[in-house]
Amino acid sequence: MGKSIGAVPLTIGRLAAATGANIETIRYYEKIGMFAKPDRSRGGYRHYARKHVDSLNFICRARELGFPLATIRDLIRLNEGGACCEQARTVTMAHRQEVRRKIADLKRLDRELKLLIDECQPDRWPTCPIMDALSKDH
Amino acid sequence: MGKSIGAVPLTIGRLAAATGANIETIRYYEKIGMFAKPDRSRGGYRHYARKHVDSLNFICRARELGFPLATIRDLIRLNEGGACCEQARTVTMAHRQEVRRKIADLKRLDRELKLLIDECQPDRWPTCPIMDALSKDH
DNA sequence: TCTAAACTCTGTAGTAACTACAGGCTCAAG
DNA sequence: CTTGAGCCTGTAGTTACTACAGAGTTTAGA
Repeated sequence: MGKSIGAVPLTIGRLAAATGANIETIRYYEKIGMFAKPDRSRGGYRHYARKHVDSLNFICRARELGFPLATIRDLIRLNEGGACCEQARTVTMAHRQEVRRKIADLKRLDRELKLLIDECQPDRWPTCPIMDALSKDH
Repeated sequence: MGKSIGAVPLTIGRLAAATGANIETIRYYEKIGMFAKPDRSRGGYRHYARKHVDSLNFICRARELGFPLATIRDLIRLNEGGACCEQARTVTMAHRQEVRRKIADLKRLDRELKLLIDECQPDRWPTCPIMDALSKDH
C-alpha cells in the first residue's frame, strides 16, 4: 500500500485537479502557512503526498461553507488535537451567526431597493425618485 | 446668499462631520476620482464648497444601499445627464438582483451550517460530525 | 538522444473599499 | 507667539485570491 516505485508524482497540477482548487490558490495557501510544504523534485517541482490531498480538501470544504481562512486555521488545530467536538460546534455556531447577520443586512438592502424601484415608474414623477433619494437629505 | 466673508472654511474634518464619512475615506474618494478636487488654502488644506457636500452625500447614500463605487460613478454620470430615470432604474434593478443572489447563497450556507450544528450533539457520535464533514469525501 | 510542448517555478501586482499609521506641516485661539 | 488640534502626503495593511512575466523543468514522441 506504500508509494509504488515509479508512480506518477503528484505535482501541483494533479493536486489541483484532484481537489478542485486552483494552482495559484494552492501556492498561496502554502505561502501563508495554511498548508504543509511538500517535498520538491531535484528541479524544484512540488511533489505532494496523500496527507496534502486530505488537508487541502479540508480547507476547500470549509471555504465552501464560508469559513474565513483564519477560522479554518483554528479548525485544523482543533482537528489535530483530540477533544474538539464542543469547540468545533462553538466555532461553527459563531460562523453561522455571522452568516445570519449578513443575510439580515442584505434583506434590509433588498427592501430598500424594492421601494426605490417600485416608486420609479415611468412618467409618475417629474424627477427620478432614485436620483432624488440619493441626492436629497432624508 | 453667497459665501459671507470670513465664514468658517469647510475643512475636511467638517465635511466628514457633516456627511458622516471618514476623513480618510474622503481623501480616498478624491484620489480615485470619485470626487471633484476642492480648492486649497495657502497652506494646502482642502476647502470644500456646497457641491462637495451634496456629492459626498450622494456617494454615501448609494454606498449605504450597497452600490459598488464603479456603479456609483455611473449613477453620478446619469444624474449629471438629464434623462436618467430609466437607466437609474435598470442599474438599481441589476444591483438588487446581485443582492438577492448573495442572499440566496448565504441562505444555502445557513442551511448547511444548521445541519452540521444539529448533528453535532454531545455524545451522539464517536467522532465530531463537523470535523468528519470537513475531512471526508462526500 | 534530441526536441518541443506542457508544465512548473518565483515574484510581483492587481482586485474592492477602505483603514491606519508615521512624520511633518498649518491653523486658530488665547 | 505659543500651543494644541487639525491637516498633509505617502505607504502599508486588510481578505482571499487571481493574473501575469520571464525563466526553468519534465516528459512524451521522433
